[in-house]
Amino acid sequence: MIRARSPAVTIWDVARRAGVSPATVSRVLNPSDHPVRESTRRRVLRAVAELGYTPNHLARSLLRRETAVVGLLVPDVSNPYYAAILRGIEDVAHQHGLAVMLCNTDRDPQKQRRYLQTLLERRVDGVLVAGGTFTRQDHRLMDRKVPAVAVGRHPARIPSVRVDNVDAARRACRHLLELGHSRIACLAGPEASATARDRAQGYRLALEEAGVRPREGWVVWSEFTAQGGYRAAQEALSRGRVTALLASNDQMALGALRALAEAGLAVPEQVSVVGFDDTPVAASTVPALTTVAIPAYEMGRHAMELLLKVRAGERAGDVVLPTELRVRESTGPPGVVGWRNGQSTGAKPGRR
Amino acid sequence: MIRARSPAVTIWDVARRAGVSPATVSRVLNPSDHPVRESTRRRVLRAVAELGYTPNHLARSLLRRETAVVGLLVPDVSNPYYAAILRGIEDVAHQHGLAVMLCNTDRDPQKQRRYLQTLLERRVDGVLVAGGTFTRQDHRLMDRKVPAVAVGRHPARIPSVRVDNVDAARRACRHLLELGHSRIACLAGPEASATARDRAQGYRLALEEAGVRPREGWVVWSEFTAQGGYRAAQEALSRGRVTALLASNDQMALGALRALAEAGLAVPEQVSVVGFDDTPVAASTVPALTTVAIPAYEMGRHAMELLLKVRAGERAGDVVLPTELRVRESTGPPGVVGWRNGQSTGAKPGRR
DNA sequence: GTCCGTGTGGAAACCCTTTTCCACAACTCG
DNA sequence: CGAGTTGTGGAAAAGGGTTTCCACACGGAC
Repeated sequence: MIRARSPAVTIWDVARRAGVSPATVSRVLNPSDHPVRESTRRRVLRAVAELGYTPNHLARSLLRRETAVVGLLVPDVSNPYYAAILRGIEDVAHQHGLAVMLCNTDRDPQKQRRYLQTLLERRVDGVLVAGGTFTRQDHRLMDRKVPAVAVGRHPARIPSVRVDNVDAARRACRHLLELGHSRIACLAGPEASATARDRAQGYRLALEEAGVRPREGWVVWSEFTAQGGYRAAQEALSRGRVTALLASNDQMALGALRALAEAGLAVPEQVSVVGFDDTPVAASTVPALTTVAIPAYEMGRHAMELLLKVRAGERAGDVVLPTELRVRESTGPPGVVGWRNGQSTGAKPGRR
Repeated sequence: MIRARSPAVTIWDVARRAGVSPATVSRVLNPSDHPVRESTRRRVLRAVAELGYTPNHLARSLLRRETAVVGLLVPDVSNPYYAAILRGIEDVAHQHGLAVMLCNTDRDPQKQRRYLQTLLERRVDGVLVAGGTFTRQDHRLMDRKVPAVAVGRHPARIPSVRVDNVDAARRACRHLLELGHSRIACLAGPEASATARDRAQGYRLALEEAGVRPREGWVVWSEFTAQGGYRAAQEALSRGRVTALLASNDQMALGALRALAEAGLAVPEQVSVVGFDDTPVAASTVPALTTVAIPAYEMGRHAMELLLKVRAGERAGDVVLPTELRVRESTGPPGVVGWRNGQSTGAKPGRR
């Protein structure tokens, strides 16, 4: 026997006060096809209000075997890309009365497994995985135990919402080629990241299609951060003359912009820069960044909707969302040299 | 009676397989002072492994009357400031075995109340409120029902973790004054935001202390976004000559930078700009932004720690964290004209 | 031989709801 | 007038654990 720690008011208290049974209270409080007399209903409702009764969702979950909670695994919410995905997920979840539990994995497989374990113990109705990788252990843990959906990745056996990164990068690179560039470097993310690899692959494809033989060392692997972009740009610049930089990420592009400024190279007059993701900052830099928009928020929404379908037992196929190249001010034709330091005029190419 | 939907394995299954009672299984699985024979313990553990048993946290929560979940109300996670707070909260929560439930209120009082209601129904162990305002209703809802901590705000009767925005803005403004500026405009956030008002107040105080009479129209209220900063800067510029802009926000500062570039004004040679928050982007813009660092991540950590204390019944006072002015490249003495377009040299003032 | 402490395990109550089944009254219908 | 319906409400069984008592077997002390 356990003594009450706090005088929590339960459905019994309401029942007693209204002079009915808990069953009736329950029937009044949630949709039920069992009829309840109008006068009784009112008595119950009054008792609820007077007592300030708050139903205990835990007990309901235990009985119904569903918690109306979904877990989300992300490497790091402070990354704006994942924050946008999270926002999309939460919006849809909230519409359907579901709550979202957040887990930051830091791409640490062990941390991820522990989180997965807790989510399972808490009997979440589904798991969303954005970024990071799935170990065999993780798969075993979840198999048949909880519906899952991947966002931005496509692991085996798990439905996913993603984007065609190869194609997106190819189109971005093609944009540079069409402007007349041929000496294009790729500031790629970490080689361990599938996203970074895909984007680098798209870059290579575009070059190949245009009959440009990619020079050794034009692909520089680095971090997905401004620092990483800064270092990668310096590295690329040191390896011979280039007229355009294709970054894997807006943050990297930002770092590249900085490296170019320090090297005294004008953007886009001497060097063009393309980013990736179209984070809010991209539109506000000087010059404004040409970038490939990845619909992170929409990906989040679709992922949650997909999860709902999977949970409902419907057949649900993968979703591939379109990307869009947003041409702004950081790209233009190569070799318009002589304009030192980008004194901007209306005649600036590549501008709207 | 309810039929099982899925063949969930329970503590009874484990008990049967190990030839013991559920009580013993429970004692093996969680810390208990009740002794269990070593051989029995091993039998139980083996049964657990063979059956792939996952304890049901819901049942435990129901009994123990604590869920090990905390709820977080934020206006919008995709705002990097709140994302950083969230990250801090989640890190500490995870260390203590707590999960975090996220709620985006969009500063909508009704949405906020509904979220609060669900959190209460789910019997969260605590609620963290970052940003947004607390209505009387909200207070009544939570009073004595769940421990709460506010982050970045200080509502009545709720312990909080925050920063002295008045002082921070005052110091930032003083920096400009010391550089020799006197024609300083304040690009403030929305007047409805207490944070924006505090920062504007600090600006006024600094001016007053320096004996500068603030000109009518030097405080421009706008949105906390790049767009808002852009418009506010244009507005300020149109109202007569100014040599420095104090923005309420890095995003606003970014917008201001853009407006200045379009007006052909060099930063910092002709106009200095100061931001607020020190979001990651601030260090990567060209020129790099002088800004007041707000320790959002640390605020999150402290808030969660404070909540743990409150929950444990300890006396816990408010926490006020220090801010720090980070001087970078966007500020310098006024009127050093002739240096067009910031060809950077080591002699540039205000640089490290 | 009785008494008592110790080590080990089980029985059962309890957490708070939801959801069958029943029960019973009041009608309707043949 | 007996037999079905309908409308309305209660009793009780889960759901899956944790914890408080008990119970029982030993071993040692007296």
